[in-house]
Amino acid sequence: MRAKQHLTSLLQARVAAMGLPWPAKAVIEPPKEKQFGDLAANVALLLAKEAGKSPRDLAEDLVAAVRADGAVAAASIAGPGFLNVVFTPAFWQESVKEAEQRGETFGSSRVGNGVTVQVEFVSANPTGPLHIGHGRGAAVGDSLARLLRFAGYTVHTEYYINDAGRQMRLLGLSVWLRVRELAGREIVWPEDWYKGEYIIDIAKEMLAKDPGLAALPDEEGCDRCFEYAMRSILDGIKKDLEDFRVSHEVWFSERGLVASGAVEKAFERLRGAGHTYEHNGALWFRAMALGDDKDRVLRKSDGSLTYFASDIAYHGNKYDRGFDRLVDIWGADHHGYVPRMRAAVAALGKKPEQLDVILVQLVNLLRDGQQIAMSTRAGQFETLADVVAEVGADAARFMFLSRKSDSHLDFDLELVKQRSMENPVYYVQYAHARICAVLRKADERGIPMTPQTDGTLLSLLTENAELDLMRQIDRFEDVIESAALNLSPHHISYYLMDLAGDLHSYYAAHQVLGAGDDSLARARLALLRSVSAVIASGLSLLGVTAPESM
RNA sequence: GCGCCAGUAGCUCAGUCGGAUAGAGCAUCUGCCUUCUAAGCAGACGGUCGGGGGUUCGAUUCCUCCCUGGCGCGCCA
Repeated sequence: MRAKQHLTSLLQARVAAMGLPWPAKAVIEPPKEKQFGDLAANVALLLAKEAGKSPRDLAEDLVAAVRADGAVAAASIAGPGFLNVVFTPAFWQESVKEAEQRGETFGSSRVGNGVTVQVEFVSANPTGPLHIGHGRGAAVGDSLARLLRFAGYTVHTEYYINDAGRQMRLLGLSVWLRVRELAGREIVWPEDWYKGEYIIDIAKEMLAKDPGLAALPDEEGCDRCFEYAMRSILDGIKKDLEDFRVSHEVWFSERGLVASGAVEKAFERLRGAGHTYEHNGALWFRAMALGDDKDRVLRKSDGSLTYFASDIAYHGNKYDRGFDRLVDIWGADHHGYVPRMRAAVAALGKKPEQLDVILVQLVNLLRDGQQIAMSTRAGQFETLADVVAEVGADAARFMFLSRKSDSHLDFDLELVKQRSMENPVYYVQYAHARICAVLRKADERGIPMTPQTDGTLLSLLTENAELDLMRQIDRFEDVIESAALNLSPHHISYYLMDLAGDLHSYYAAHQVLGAGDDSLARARLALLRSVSAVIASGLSLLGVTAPESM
């Protein structure tokens, strides 16, 4: 971050002195190829037309200004007008000092500017255990929340419990029928019902507590079964999420929302602004006028509410609670619902940028390349809990967070269990463990570890591999900012793989304790400490542990 | 039929608010453990960025038309 800020301010000063506006699309970042230098800027290219000069001439001017700076070791022009800059080792060494001084806050950013954002994720119907697809949404949502917090947002996390509606009635009925079946009654199975083993378990549990249960009239039996089953399944979901290191601050009940009259209030609000009309005995929302394909029903002609109706009320409620910005994380199969929700947000008087919807693609669960079928209704699935128990939360989370969320993901249980580069989580964790081993050894040998490293000591860090590591350390905050702005936690994963790669190269090429020089050893230890701190910090944003030994 | 997402090395995937010679891991091949963890390192091999047009000084990135795969198009949730 220091490098980027430093070069930006040098260039801005020069551009301003030339009387030119700073281009909005200026990109100042590490070049694709290391050979081009430490940082590359495309400012000359962008300003050429405005300045009435060739990119080359403009670049000549800028490069001269940049070269004069003490932190710049070299600056050159390449390609169609790129400005390439190499900083002095002393400049990079400052990164280690900064990392030491800032400690756990190193890499954190203030781009969020304190904006209050709510992240709502998982929100699976409590009709059965979480499966692997929910796990992906859970990992993405949880990490995004951690990331946004680290980037200076005020973050609230929430799980929306869809405990009203037809699916839930079906759940109650399914359990009730199992109860009756277990009690030896003749059962006529309806068309749609939940067939999973867990339904039988719940029915058995209920019967054990109340053997007379099956004698209740249907309506009462269904109700009791529904309440019990939902509570039981929800408890299971909470437990599974906890084991996956995912937390929600608020569990928000749809039923409670409806009971509070919030839906009717939302209707009033929409009606007042002219967004609704009656047609064929139903209440409609003018979604088409706000960009959706068609208008949508809010209250059906039979008087009951649609899911969409309570969802509008729910989002209205979120804004009323003071969240400036909402992030919803949904399964990609709900993408058709996005325009409708956006229309609703507009009707509530909010700006489009106050709602972000992250669509998480479905997960293909494989075992040795063979697909494992998943369907909650049919009761065949690999639960999140089973997967976490088999491969571990670290490997599962890293796998989910190493892909952008809108691409399909093959999750092969055998591959994720392998401890190879097929599984980069170990590569990153191993880098951390290796550093810890060196630090332990240093401690055993009584090498003094100065807590605040001084410049003289750090000036010994001049190897290319050391400069690479320091450049990576400096880049951490840039990565955090761009990951936060793009709502893309997977950028962190890729950064960590890069950083771990540089560490492993360095480790193989240079001895730290055997450096032959006590000062050099101490300088290198300081560097390693910073690297391990950054790795641990990045991993914690992914919800992955940083083991001290492996 | 309409819409959304995807198509990048043999495989799994990054990169894409237009920028340099398109990257990584796996697989294959060649080397490296008497020294801090070989779950590692160094190197080689590997590409019409699905295809055709267009815009631009410049396109994997933007527009358009096709092809392929997935998913949506309910007074379901």
